[in-house]
Amino acid sequence: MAGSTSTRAQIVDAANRLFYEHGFEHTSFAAIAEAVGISRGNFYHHFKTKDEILIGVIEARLHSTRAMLAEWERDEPGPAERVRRFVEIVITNGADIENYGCPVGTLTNELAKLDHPARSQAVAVFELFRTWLREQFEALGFTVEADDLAMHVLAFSQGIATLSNAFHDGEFVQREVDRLHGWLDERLADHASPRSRR
Amino acid sequence: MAGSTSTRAQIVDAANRLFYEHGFEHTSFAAIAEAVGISRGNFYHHFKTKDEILIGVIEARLHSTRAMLAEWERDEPGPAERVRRFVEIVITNGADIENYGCPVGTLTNELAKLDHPARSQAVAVFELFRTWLREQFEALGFTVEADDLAMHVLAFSQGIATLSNAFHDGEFVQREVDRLHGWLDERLADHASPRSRR
DNA sequence: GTCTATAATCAGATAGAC
DNA sequence: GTCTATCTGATTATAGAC
Repeated sequence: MAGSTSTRAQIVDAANRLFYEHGFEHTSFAAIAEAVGISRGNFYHHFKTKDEILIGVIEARLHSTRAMLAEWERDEPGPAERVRRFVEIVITNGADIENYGCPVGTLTNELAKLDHPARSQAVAVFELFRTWLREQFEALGFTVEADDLAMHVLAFSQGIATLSNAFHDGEFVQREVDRLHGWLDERLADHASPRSRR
Repeated sequence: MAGSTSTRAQIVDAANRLFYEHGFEHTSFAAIAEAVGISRGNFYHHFKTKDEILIGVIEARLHSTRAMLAEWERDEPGPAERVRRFVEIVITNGADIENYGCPVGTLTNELAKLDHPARSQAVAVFELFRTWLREQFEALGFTVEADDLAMHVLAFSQGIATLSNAFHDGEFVQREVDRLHGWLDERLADHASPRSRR
């Protein structure tokens, strides 16, 4: 059982990486099998179809995302610091994002174009971030605006990721991250003594 | 010759649409041939390889983008209005973007993941927008900041497109577009009487 | 649980008739 | 310039031995 789980986990792990780097459709069973070091035949003992691997990969991403958000909550003292931690992802994962874009955004779009049934599950990873960010803004005292602010931070990050992938420009990423931090400063200041909404 | 050119144009047109809606790799010759109403064999009289069609599609996009930007320059009196016209694309093409994302961003990312030689040509479409936006900001009196502002507008739009595709939320798109217009207002006001940089 | 061998399908690409 | 017929290779998926 332990060996079986391990092989399954290795397959999901390799598929996760390959789906990210080369796309879901372009990644063949042979490539995953080679990465894990097993035969193609053995493969089907663990997953009957390619779609099943995709489901497994998305579930693994949901799991690791939840773990990461929980870690941020432990590490960072307050909600503002947690949002800033999120904003920094595009720098923390800068090299991967330059090469392959955001794993969430790019998979979601690929599945949308394939009209794939797992699309909604890929969107669920986005929803994890969205809800978590909304909760941070709520903890900062925002009520009706919290989801709007969460979506803005999410959208901003996606835009940075897409252009980082297109232009491979680390300075651009840093500038935009600084800009987003500045925007956050203003929202927090506005909320402390509100004058106008943006 | 007229018939030949027409068939070639029809192939590029159909491929352009299908590459956008279903992705480059997922689109088969059979699908393009069916869309145009010709046989697969005839296909190869016009394009020897699938990559050649991709080049043709990207060239068509470069051409139509240049035409669109030129049209905006004719239609809109000043550079500020032109930038706003760009910002509005995510609403003008709202339905397509909800379903398939931004054609430029999604193709660029797909080609990056495929490590495809035509990637740089896909990025050239981005560069067209970037340069054009930069020129508008330069016309508005910005000098060293012009490219930074252009990239910000571009990134913002990409972020909106990605989340529009993920969440299918038209109200979110409108809110973010309003926010970007607001940001532009501030930049223009700041530039007229500068106090701080953002 | 893992392997080799192989079936079934579909893709891109070619040859040659009209 | 367009067609039908076909080739070649890759991919998903299965069968069955160890």
